[in-house]
Amino acid sequence: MHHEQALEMLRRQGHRITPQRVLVLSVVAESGGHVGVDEVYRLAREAHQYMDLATVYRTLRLFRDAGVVTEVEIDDRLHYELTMPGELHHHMVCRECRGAYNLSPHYLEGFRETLVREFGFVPDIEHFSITGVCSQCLEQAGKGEAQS
Amino acid sequence: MHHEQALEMLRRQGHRITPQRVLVLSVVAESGGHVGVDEVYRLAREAHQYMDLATVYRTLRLFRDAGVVTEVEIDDRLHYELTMPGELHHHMVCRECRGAYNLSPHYLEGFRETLVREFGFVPDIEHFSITGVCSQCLEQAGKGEAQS
DNA sequence: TTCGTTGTCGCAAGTGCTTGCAACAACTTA
DNA sequence: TAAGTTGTTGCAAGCACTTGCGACAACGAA
Repeated sequence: MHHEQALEMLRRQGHRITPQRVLVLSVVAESGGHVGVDEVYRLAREAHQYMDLATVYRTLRLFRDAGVVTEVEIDDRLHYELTMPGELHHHMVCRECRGAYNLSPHYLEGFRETLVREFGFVPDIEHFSITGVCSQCLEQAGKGEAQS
Repeated sequence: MHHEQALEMLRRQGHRITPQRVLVLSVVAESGGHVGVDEVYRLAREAHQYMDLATVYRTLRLFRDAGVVTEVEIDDRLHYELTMPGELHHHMVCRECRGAYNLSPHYLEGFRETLVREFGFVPDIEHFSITGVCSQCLEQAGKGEAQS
């Protein structure tokens, strides 16, 4: 998704296009991966002196609700990335190295269907992420504790 | 799990048994279901004037790490319940009515195995909980919006 | 282009939870 | 049972994030 498309989406949903929103959007877009809120704030502030932290939080949440960005919780802190339509994915977050790995929705479909069928419970899996330990960290932990 | 067992578990793990810990434990035990931190604080404070909120948080976290209580996140706030060995379960939390429904670990095993097999990623599912909408709230929402 | 409406912003206070630190008390050891 | 060690507590400050509010500015209407 490009800036123009995202701005058009916001406009169509009745939101106003402000310099702050354009700025936050470009910061997230240019970062490439998952950006933390504080980093968005820092970068945005460099370009727009009066950028407020509350505005960053509000803007990112608006973007999330509008479907423009995707929210990922890493280590209890919120991170954001541009939503790529058609490339929806979830995240596996390693609690050791804090790395976030993409997970295809395919792996959650079965689980989701089971909950709906068995309990009539419709889980929110759009922003699903699960914590754990990645293979690399497991391997390193194995080496370190091999003799202990 | 009874108070005595839980206290013995803590003692065996090298933790000291303080009046505050006994108090927090009994508050959680007597509540029956999932108690919020503020409720634990309020009830504990009635019995022990100098109970501090920070102590409640630290104590509940200690209990969780010691396996004495289970932590459930409901609406971005932490709740706790006594851990019942042999009755381990996860939670489905309804974002409409804030209700928490138990979910047998059985429903997560397949998902867990897939992540391990495909990615070598070992997810933390001990305290797994997933947000969504329960069948009752879905039904009510359906009625309300049927004609709109 | 100007005006009016109303969504948005910056600020400051608030919320839920965590943490550093000095005083204190639970348990151990003698 | 008394003293020493060291884990715990209460307090206050801190952190990530949210919210109430008055001033402001984006955008449609005139």
